[in-house]
Amino acid sequence: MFNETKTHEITVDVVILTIKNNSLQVLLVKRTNEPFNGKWAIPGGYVRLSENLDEAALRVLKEKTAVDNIYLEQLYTFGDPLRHPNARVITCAYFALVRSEDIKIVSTPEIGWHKVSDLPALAFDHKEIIQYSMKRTRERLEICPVAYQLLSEKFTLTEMQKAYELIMGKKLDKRNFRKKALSTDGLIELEEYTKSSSKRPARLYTFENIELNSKRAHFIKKEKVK
Amino acid sequence: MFNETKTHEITVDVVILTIKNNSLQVLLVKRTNEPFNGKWAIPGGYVRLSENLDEAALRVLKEKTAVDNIYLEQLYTFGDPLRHPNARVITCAYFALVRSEDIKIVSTPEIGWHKVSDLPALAFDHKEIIQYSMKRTRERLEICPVAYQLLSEKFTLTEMQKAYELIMGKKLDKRNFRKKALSTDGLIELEEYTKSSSKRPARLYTFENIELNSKRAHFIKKEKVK
DNA sequence: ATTTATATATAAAAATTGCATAGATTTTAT
DNA sequence: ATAAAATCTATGCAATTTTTATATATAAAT
Repeated sequence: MFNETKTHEITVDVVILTIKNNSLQVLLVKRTNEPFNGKWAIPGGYVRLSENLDEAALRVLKEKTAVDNIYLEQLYTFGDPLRHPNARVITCAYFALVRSEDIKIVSTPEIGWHKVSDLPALAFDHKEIIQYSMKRTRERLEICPVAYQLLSEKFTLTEMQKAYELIMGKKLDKRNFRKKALSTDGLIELEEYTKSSSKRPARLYTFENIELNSKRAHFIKKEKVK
Repeated sequence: MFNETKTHEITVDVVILTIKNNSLQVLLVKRTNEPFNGKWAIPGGYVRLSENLDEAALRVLKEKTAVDNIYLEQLYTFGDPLRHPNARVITCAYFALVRSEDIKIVSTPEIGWHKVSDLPALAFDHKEIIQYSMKRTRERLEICPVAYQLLSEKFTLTEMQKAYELIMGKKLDKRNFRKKALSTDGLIELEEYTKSSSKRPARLYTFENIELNSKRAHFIKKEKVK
């Protein structure tokens, strides 16, 4: 099937997740050449010889968005020989959690946010990659509060709960959620309140600044400090 | 630094872990050519164009050992440009948990088991890969009893506890361990006892046969069944 | 006054932790 | 040959912590 004189190509693809309009969304790019011309795909690109995989993923992320200090983690490497119809392309997939407010995308029709729950036809195995990124995000959420990566710098507990509910795909009890959230290491209660349009103002919270560019591969389960 | 006409090469490397002589051990191969000639390395090889990454890892595993129905999971992809001194080699690392009794290795001096706690000088970034495989094994152990992959088909609870203690790197309370172990889904109590040399015979247990060759990437946290 | 979102407490159930003694068999001593 | 000692197996309970379930008052906008 394969001529062994062909060589592997290696790419990175980045699942960029955010919360927008009360739903989980993923950034997709419309392909403008074959294969899968016209189909949507997650942003990706070839790994350069001079960069490591994290750097390649960050570069791809920055080509599409203007973000900094982002949660970016290697997800999985997909290497099925038939995943690309014309070539042997192995892709190292990453996923990023970003604040939609932080993001400036070049707003051509060829790039845009799509609800994870309502994806268009996707190129390659990108649907599988997105689904796996959701699973990994849920796993991460069970051991540490990465959801704040999706929220504004200052957020209400209700917003945080919404983020959890969107990721976990189920409703959570408000009182229990608040109790647990308030005991989270790193959560800072501000003396500020929403003064927005709505009803009773809600207290704002923030997260202490954690250096995100440390080794994500060696992701540490936070020990509870008593 | 890099001439962009060079191309990437892609390999798989497999951390093969077992319990032997009351310690966690990893299978290493002594390199017989440059670079790192004479240093120890985890088994690996180039990914063929016709195989996917899981298949490549399994092939490498089977070249070194004669095993079947093994726990094998993709670990992480390492792609630092300088990880190989002469070439640009990206490696997709896997880890396997095997029963030492199941393994027949070609017993030349160039291949053998080494205590994870006392590794020789290793080639490339293989020390980091082994350390990360240990971390992943601990994480897996927290959500499901993969340790039985390291035990004989029939084992005592004391042996199982030893395996947990070796992986977690700490002593566990015997009574609490037994209570938890006995509530583990899939554990089967046998009507057999050790008749070995030692003192009071211990009851033997086994694990129900789980199909291990299903999608390990999409590793499922076992829900407790009540 | 009504509406709407924020905010809060408690009791029950479940899970985890810490801890001590008796039983079965082999080994050793007399 | 018998008894005593040693060694490993096996087991229960109370205290603590965590999780779960549930209902009402408060603050601001309309």
